[in-house]
Amino acid sequence: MRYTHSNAQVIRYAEMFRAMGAAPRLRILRLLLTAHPRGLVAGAIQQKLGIPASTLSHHLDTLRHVGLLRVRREGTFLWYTANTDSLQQLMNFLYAECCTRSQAIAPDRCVLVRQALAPPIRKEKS
Amino acid sequence: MRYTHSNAQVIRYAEMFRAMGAAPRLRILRLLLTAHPRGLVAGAIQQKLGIPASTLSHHLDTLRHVGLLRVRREGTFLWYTANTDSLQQLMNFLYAECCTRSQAIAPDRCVLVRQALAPPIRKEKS
DNA sequence: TTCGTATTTCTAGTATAATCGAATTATGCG
DNA sequence: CGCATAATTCGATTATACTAGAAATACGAA
Repeated sequence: MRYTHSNAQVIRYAEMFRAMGAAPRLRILRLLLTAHPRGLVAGAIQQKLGIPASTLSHHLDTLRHVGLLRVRREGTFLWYTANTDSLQQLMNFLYAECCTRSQAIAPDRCVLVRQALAPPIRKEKS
Repeated sequence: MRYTHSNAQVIRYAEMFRAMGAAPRLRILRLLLTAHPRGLVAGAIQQKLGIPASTLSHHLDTLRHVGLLRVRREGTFLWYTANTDSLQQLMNFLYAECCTRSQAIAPDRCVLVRQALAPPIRKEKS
């Protein structure tokens, strides 16, 4: 577990956050996660989200450029998939910054950690 | 545990990602997390990060506007603190999108979940 | 090679964001 | 009040991002 991050790493994660920081791109990422690991061709994403082809292409490029997406060609089709390794790193970065490097958030306040603990924590209200 | 998110929620998380998606602001957030829960006054942040006062003020405003920061006044000083509730929600959103709504990433691939499980997973290489 | 489909790149207009010095506001103290 | 300190807001400049129609490229099939 890493407790601190280099300047270059911080810049890299900032770039990933920026790429996810626009609703159309976050929707693209969400869509590709539900279609994981097969992914989707650009045309299918365009149709599902109603984004003009050229606009979509730029968003896909932005996400791919920061490593959040991968692409492979099959004939005339380009299959886009979420890069789960990068997403995992991003989650771990957030967790490290919030819960280990600082103790701003107690690990057991995170759903992800709570979920891994058995038995599940009971709710106070309905 | 929520398995899906409303349109408004996706927009809100996109805004949070965008706010974190610039290196100066991500550095501010990291700094405030290490100073949590006391936080820091604007001048201390300025000094530590070497950002001109007016520029810093805009970055703080951006982060505060999306709910990632809180501010309280004490005399002439403004104390800024990270809003850990929002960060927690953001982490849970990411986890939900990657690991539960889709099964793109297996929960046990997340450090945060691995860390909660005992005994810790052994490494393959040094 | 010619055609059709998939997708990107080109081009350009518009909008939003980043930056920072100077002026302003907010607060407390004597 | 008059002054000093803290921080913001103003004003202006520059840079970056978003959008999307039109043109170009990539590929496969006939």
